[in-house]
Amino acid sequence: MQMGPFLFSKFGGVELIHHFGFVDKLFTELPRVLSESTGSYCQSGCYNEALQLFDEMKSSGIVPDQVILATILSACGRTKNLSSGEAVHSYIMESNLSLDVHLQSALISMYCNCGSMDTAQRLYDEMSPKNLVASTAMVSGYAKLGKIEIARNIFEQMEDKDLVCWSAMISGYAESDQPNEALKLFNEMQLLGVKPDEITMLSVISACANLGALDQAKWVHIFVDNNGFYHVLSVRNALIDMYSKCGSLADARTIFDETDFKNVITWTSMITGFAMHGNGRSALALFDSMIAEGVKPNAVTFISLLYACSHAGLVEDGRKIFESMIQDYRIEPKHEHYGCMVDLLGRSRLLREALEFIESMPFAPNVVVWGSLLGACRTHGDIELGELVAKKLLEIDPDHDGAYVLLSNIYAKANRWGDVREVRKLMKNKGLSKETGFSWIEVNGIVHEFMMGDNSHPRSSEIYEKLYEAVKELENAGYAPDAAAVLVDLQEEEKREAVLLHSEKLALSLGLINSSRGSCIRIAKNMRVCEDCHTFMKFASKVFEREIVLRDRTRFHHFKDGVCSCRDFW
DNA sequence: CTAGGGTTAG
Repeated sequence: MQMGPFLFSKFGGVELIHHFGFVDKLFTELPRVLSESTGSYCQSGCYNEALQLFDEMKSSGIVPDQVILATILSACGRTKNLSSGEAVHSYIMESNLSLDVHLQSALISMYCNCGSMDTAQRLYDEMSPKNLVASTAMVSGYAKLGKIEIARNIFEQMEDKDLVCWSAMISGYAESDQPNEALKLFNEMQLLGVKPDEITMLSVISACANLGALDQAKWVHIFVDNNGFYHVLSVRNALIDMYSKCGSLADARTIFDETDFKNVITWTSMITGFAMHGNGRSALALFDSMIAEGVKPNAVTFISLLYACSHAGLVEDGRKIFESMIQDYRIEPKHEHYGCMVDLLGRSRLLREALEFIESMPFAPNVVVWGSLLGACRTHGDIELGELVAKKLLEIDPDHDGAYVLLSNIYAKANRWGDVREVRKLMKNKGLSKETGFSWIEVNGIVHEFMMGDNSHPRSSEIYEKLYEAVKELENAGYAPDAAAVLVDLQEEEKREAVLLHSEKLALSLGLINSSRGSCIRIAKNMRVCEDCHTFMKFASKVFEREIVLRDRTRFHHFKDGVCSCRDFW
């Protein structure tokens, strides 16, 4: 019996290990075998089996050592099984085992992964000296709650930082919508001579995807090629997503086509890419190929498909897909799927049907589902239903700022300024504020950010000069500023002015200064693009002979020759 | 052989 359990697990033999306990000859070696079995269960991703084995050990009176316990705790954390984790914790306290650094770290990590940061913090405070593993777990656990500054403080205090803690910090920034910080840290790490691995690269690529800057994306892609990560499937999947989100569907497609062994994430990433760019038919066609290749879709695949239908106005296809998901693929629809369906119906003005759809749900709708319907009420200017939906939404979450903003937009569109003021007053009293909208554009590899009416750019006066000059030219071509897109109560003349100060127009102005006719300008925005800016971009694409690729909160608009790829449906 | 970082959607 020289073949260790690790080898067994490599060949999928975890079941065999299970019966070792009944072989008398091995009885003296049982603890060791069990310990190694637990480890191999964890390595093969069979966390529940590992937990089961731990129970069997306890009932057969075998005292597990620190190695087993640390492994078990890891399994609890990965399965987010807090109650089992707590059981192991009390077991440790009751037995006479000493709490070594491994066990302390494993406990802290388990509590971090289960979301119990308070307990994790208490154990971490008691730990002296702090070790690297525990600190890394804490950095990751804070960062996931959005407390990025606290995570950064712990990170700064760590000595002899290794690859894993750099990766944890980079991933923290990437997931807290601070892609620039993530990329900055990645550069710092390399200057210190720490070599990234594929897991670091996943966070870096994801940061680049969120940033939406194509030059940066190409640089990361070259880095991946030059450092031998290109064959790693998860890295390729992340690259497909990155190129889609940076506006280059063609590059995403190239990587997709060059990937011989595609998994469900590869397919879903590409489907999402088509969906984001409003190419609903291609998304559906790709799904058919995926099924033909025998790859099983998951719940995320269906979210992407429904989203694809929604943004392309494919109502009937969407309905069929929703049914097929339940009937053919036996996937239970969750809130997200219902949200997508409500969005699909709502965008196509089927507001009553969307409401009935919500009422037919087998579980209580959440804020996302109601929020989809409220967004549709805004788009189609349905005040009556909008008021009802906003009320439902605020019953679930009284501090939902989005509900107030959408409701005030609905009133503003109907010129009901008294109601707009009421809603704003309510928001103010509750201490809620509207999220700040901003746009950004990459020029020669540098990302420039703009807020509405922003004067902070060093070339600000030049940018405004160019903007006013551009407005004149566009007006000659038939553009008229749409004051209705301004959702605050101002005089008409002030509104004309206000709508010209929208951040995406400032970004476009800088783009025009730095490009020539026939080139492509790429702009990203953290919110939905307004009607006036959408029209403005259409005119600009024709008059200035630029292709304009604008990424808004959820999708892409490709403006060319005066038309947009969304066919004004967004 | 044990503890820390991870790709698709929302």
